[in-house]
Amino acid sequence: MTDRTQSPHKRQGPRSRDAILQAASELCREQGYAAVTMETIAVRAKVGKPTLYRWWPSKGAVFLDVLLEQVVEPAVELPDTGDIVHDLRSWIRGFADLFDDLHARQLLTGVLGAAQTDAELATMLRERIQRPLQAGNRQRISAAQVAGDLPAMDPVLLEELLISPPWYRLLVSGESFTHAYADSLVDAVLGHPQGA
Amino acid sequence: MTDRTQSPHKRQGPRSRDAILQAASELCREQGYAAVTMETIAVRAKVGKPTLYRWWPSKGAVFLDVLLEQVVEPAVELPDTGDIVHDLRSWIRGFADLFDDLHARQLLTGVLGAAQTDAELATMLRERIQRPLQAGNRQRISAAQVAGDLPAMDPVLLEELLISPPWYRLLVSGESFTHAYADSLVDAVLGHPQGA
Amino acid sequence: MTDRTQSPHKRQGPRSRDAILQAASELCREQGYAAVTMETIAVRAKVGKPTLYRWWPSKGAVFLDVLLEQVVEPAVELPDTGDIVHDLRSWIRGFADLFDDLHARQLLTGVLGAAQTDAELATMLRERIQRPLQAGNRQRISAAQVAGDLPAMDPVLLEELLISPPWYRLLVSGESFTHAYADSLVDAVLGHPQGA
Amino acid sequence: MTDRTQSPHKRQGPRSRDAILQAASELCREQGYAAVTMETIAVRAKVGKPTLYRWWPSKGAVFLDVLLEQVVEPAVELPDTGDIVHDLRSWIRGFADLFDDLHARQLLTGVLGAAQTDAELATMLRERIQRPLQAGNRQRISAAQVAGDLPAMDPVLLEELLISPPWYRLLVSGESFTHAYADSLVDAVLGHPQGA
DNA sequence: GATGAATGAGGTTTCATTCAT
DNA sequence: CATGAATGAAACCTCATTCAT
Repeated sequence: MTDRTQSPHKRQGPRSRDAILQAASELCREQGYAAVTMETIAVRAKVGKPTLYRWWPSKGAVFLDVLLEQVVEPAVELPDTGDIVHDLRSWIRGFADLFDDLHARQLLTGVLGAAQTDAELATMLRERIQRPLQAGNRQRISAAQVAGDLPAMDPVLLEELLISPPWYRLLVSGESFTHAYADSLVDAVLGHPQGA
Repeated sequence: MTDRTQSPHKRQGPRSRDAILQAASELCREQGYAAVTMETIAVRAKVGKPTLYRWWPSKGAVFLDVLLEQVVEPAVELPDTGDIVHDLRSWIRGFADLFDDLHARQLLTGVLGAAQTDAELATMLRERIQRPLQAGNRQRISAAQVAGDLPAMDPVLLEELLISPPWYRLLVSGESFTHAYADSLVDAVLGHPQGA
Repeated sequence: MTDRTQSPHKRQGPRSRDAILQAASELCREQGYAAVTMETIAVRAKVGKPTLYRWWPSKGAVFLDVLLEQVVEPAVELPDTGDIVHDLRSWIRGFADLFDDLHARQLLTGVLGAAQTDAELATMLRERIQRPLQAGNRQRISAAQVAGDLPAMDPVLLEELLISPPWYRLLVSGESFTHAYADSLVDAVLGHPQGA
Repeated sequence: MTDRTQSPHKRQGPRSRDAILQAASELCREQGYAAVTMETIAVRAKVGKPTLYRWWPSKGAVFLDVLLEQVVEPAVELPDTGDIVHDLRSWIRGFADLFDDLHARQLLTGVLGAAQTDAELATMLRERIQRPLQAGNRQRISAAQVAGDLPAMDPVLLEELLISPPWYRLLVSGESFTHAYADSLVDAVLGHPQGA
């Protein structure tokens, strides 16, 4: 039996993990996602490039970690106040806030964009972000439907009707996703009167 | 009588445009979007790299043309049979067909992915695909709402509730988008009974 | 008998021959020989590039004409005052003057440099510059030797002992070729006392 | 005991230096100096172009190294047998041998030609070939003059009278430089009877 | 584990050269 | 003859990736 005395929260990682993620984040903020290279990250973090490659297979993977620590963990979970409609509204409005922040938007579009042609990154993305969030959300929605707080409908579809438009605007149409639009979306999907 | 509206000395594209788009398409089919480079396109099409760069600013721009000619023009317009509900259902089902085709999916995710970090490509994409389609669709939807054939709702929102989920699945969640799912989506959004 | 009514001095050439040579000369003066391209010459002279290529096979050939008209014809012939020693001294000193002029030096090193790897240019150079000058000079030297005004020695060697050092300094060693050095050279070769 | 004066991590050249110089030399022999490009050298040596550019600023610089290793080091030094007149004669005759070898001639005219419009190359050429040879030669000549073995004359001029004509013929007049001509040159400059 | 030194694929550009009018 | 438009060889460079220590 292997003795894994590593702290459970620190997966694995180089000594300078924080310096590296910090460097990547700063550079992205300063120059934009596309302009950041493994090279510049290594220089800024004062590590050799092989160190980067030992721990992350690609620039996208580095930024996936940045994304997780700086954006997703603090901001993307469905809140739980007891009022599911209110929670869903807050959650969708949260995307408007998120997308309104240039840095978060750069990280999101950068990593999502890279994942389109990088199967490994896509997998990491789904396992570490998508799956955990989705599971919890569907659970909450199902329960609320049983309680009669949400319309009876395939919970997968219900979640997707809410979550798709913001992503569509971010990744496809480029239109901005505002609180107002979030509200009409939630109203339309949950069947509440738009003017109420 | 030949219509030669070209002014003399005004050519408006590379001699080998078709060979280039053909080469790009073939290579994408053979090796996947990510593996194709401007270099390999040039070699396959038997042109110099400068010719590519003279006419297209990036690999993404080449594939945008491939996409337009091979995928969008033949397959992405909202049909018009007179029955708007039927048309919308066909249209959304069309995305399922489209995404089911590996080549089309590669082109779509490749170009969309690149557009996330390439503002110029994003603009081209919106002006040449998004805008023309969207304008027509909203028009059709508004007219049908006036005629009482579609629920009263912001037509922009209505269109987006239908169009977002397929793109979300393609670009974000990675789940497959089937005819069955397309149908429940259309039913849910247009308020028709799922079993009807 | 063919009627060649062309003026004997204007070989053949495009209408804009002078504008082209002028442009080439100016650009060389402004930016240095290496920086001038057929492209910039064409632009400055306001002609199409094919016009250049119709009349000159290469940039070196254009500058060969510039060289002939601007440098060689005015400045490189052995003068004839009746005093051969004086004439040879003036001639060799003339190279010092020539090499002292940056523009002339650029033209000379540029064309000579190009001729090292361009056999066609080398041939033109020899037929149009070297041969005519050399023939006259050897003639003069031989006559002077008969008259006892120059040391008895192979006239070819005598000419070469005088003419080689300036070119050696220009093309090989890079050292400057001055009037003083020209004088000691002439003194040494013609056997006159250096201090006389 | 191995002398490994290299500090660790300090490599001072490309791994494939020899392969590169070898490739350049072969290509020059096969196709002529002008036809060789950095591209073809890279392909033949099986290295990337950046490797070439990292270590040599230009094609001329690569060939300068070829020249040094294959031509100059084996063949261009003033020999030292104790008899200075004999040594100088051998030395000048050596140029005839050198220029008689097509490959050596291509390397020499190629590099010298390029140096005419490439100041950096010209500097390298002077520092790595010219200067070392010249210094030794002038030294030898001065010493021999003191010993009365050579005519009293500025040693710089004496050396140049001997060395210039071969270069003049190689680079300017294109005439061939033979042993016979080398001999008359040495005889004329050193004042020995031509028939002795 | 970490790093400095190399490496090479491929992007991008310049400019000589050629077509088509 | 002349030209605007197009072409491609090859230069040059950035940066992901890999050695060798």
